[in-house]
Amino acid sequence: MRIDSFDHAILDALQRDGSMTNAALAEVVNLSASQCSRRRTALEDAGLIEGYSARLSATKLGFGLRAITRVNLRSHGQEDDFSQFIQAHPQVRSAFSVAGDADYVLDIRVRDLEAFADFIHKKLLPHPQVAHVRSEIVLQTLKDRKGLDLMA
Amino acid sequence: MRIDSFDHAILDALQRDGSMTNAALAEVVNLSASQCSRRRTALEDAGLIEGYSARLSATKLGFGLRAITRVNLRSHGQEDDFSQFIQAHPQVRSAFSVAGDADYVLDIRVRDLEAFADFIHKKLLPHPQVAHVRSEIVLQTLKDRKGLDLMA
DNA sequence: CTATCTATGCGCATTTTGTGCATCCTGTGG
DNA sequence: CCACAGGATGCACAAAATGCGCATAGATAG
Repeated sequence: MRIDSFDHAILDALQRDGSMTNAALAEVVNLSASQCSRRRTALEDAGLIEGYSARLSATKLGFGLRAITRVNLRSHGQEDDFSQFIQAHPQVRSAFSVAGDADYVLDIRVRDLEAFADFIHKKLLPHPQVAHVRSEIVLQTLKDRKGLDLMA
Repeated sequence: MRIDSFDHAILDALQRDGSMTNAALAEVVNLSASQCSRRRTALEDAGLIEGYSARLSATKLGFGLRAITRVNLRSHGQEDDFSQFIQAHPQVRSAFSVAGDADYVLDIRVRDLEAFADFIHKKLLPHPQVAHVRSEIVLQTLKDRKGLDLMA
């Protein structure tokens, strides 16, 4: 599929506000509403738009603590086990296997410090595969772009 | 605002699929469509729903490389300057000031390794405030929950 | 038990969507 | 230079979705 500057603008606009009406989209990108509709479904069908989500307020819902945690595993054969652990625990919002000092980086979201300590000491550290854990607790979010900057 | 189990279910559903119709929502949460509409706008007005976004395919758009980078600053008086730097660079998707080994953690998204090296060596390291940078390059995303797990 | 106040469902007017169709570009071959 | 094919675009309209008024059900307090 070919993406021109119109599609580009549509992607950018919808990323910022996914509830935009085709008419509103039309104003922004200078096309008719119908054409925006067509292009939009094309972008969806092509998989460039994976879907739409409501952004929820983490703080208002009581998820006050966020931490970036690096994990090193003991052996390097049974990662499946650790992966299952991650999937099973909703406190782990995102998880990446990485190249660097650590083996994994986890994005953890919990209610408060107590819940965090609980998770680290009673769940993560006791896991047989886990060798070493280092955390950075988020004090302030300076930037949190949901989605991609298409200009980058 | 009081949030009951209906709101809970609505938030959860909309987080997964923000383009759900009120009728579809109604089926999931066992309410009428009109009531879903009312509750939805209430949740939006209360700020529990911050907005809606289209999720774009990072890979299909050519953002192949992701890295989690920890940054230490030299002094601790002029953070404003570094914050401006972060805001100005779209390669930095998210940025957090943290308590831990590092002062900041950045979530970086770029096209490829070359763009990454470029950013680190030509942009980040030359910044006068930056003392030390350590990166973990993401090999695989094991989990990437957009949004919150309301059960956690 | 009753009065009150909120939550809910139904119906309908308004808005939004998306498709058919005619027109308009764009580039290609004569 | 012109004719033509293919796609992109806008307009119009039918189908769908939204959201508000209104009457009722359910909960709560006295």
